[in-house]
Amino acid sequence: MAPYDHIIDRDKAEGCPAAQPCDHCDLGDLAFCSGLTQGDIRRLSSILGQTHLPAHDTIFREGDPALHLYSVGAGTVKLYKLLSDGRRQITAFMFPGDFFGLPLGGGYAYTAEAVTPVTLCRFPRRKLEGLLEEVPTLEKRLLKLTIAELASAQDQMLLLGRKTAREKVASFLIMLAERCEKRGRTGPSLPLSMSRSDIADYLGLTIETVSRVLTQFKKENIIGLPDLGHVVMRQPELLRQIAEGG
Amino acid sequence: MAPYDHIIDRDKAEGCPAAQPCDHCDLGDLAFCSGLTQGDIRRLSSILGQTHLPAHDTIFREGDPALHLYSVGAGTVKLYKLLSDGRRQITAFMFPGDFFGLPLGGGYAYTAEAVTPVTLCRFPRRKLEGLLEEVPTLEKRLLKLTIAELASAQDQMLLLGRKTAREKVASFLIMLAERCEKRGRTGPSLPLSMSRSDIADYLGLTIETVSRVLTQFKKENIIGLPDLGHVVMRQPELLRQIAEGG
DNA sequence: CGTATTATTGACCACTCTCAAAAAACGTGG
DNA sequence: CCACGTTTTTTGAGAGTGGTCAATAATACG
Repeated sequence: MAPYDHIIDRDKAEGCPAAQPCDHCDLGDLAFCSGLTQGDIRRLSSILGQTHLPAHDTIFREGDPALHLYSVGAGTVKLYKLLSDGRRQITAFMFPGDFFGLPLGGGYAYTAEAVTPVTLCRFPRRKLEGLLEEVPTLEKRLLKLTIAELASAQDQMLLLGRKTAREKVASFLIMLAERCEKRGRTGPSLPLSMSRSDIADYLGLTIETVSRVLTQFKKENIIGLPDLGHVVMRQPELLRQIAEGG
Repeated sequence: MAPYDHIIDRDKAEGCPAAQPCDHCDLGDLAFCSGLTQGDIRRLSSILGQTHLPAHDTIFREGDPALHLYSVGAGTVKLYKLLSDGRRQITAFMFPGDFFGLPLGGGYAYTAEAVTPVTLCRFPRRKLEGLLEEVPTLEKRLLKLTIAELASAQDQMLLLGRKTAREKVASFLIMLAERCEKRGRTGPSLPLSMSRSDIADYLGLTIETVSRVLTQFKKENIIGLPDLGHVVMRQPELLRQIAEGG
């Protein structure tokens, strides 16, 4: 209910050392502030606050006045929309380096919730908007990230509207693997930080169907499921083929 | 195959008169160039070309190098993605004032096709990017429109993943009515410019299901279908209720 | 270690899809 | 303007994918 308890305010932060683009996270090119000059990063640092939240905490709700923008430092966040009767659609999982919280007409268009314990960079919206005026590179980066977000939303529409349950689950696993790779974590074993219920609400399926498809993949030796928190990619190429409707 | 035959190059246009924001279209606040100063509009005009295309012409294809951005002056455009076996998902219909063609890494992320005969403003990407440097208002508007586009993509994900056929069709009709209203066309009769097949591919349904739901709505006196190109909203409130899952 | 939560598995069902045919709308040329 | 063929839409019957409901198993947690 009070998700801002853990905020460490960095309003008086002293900026970043030379090696890392920003000392708040070690994400390299993935970071929100990637590509900025030292000076610009310093200015960005001067307005941000860092937050730590436990799993399942709500960061903001759909319709709340959009006072902050966020970027993920560590952990996983889910964004979702609800129908009045409780049906839920998760529109995106956010991983380290992703940003979220762009408002539509002053309010958030979706609810954001921590899937795992998370570290967030929190930018006051007004201050960030002021900074955008002065740092055009930052606005460019924001636009670029928003375009990328839009493109992946379009991919997800194709998935939701036209793929079978099998194809949906395969696509999800491929997406997870790619996101993991991008963060430098290679190897066949992937952490599966979200529940079956979250996967189902992301893919437009029920938890039963997700479970059935996963065990089917396991029986076909396409994946391994050592425990609830991990997937082992045994035949990633086959999985990719299934995902594309082969 | 050669969709650029109709281009009227405006590279030597002389700018806009005072009354209209831009003399290429009469869209008022809806227009892409809305909110710009006369001088900025003149600069924008100097790089744009105007295109007229007949219905069913392809504007660009997924994967094509993104050389231009477009904004709709008149008519309807559909954006879609395909699976290898031909399954199609229409991610958006674009109406007057909407812009499209933002590239992801140099190429278009989707195919764009004229639904009706259309008038388009065409902005060379390189020149527009140059202009963005000089006109920060333009970049702001681009970001704002992209955020709005992302928000409606998220609505569509909720629709595709969690709504029933009845709710989907109702939502679609409500969306059409709202888009029509925004353009100043009020009244219960709406033009239905797209085919059943397009509606189906937009809603993640088959044409048969779309047809069945529409006739069902007609039997329940929620809508009227005077001809294939029009819908009459008889009980818009009931329709809205159905759309939200009531 | 016991309880609550989450995931799996099974049986059954329904919504939507598929396939097929009829009807309507459209386009074309005489 | 009408007859013709083509395309699109509607309607129908049947089937299948994924959903619902329920029970069991596994996991997490105090």
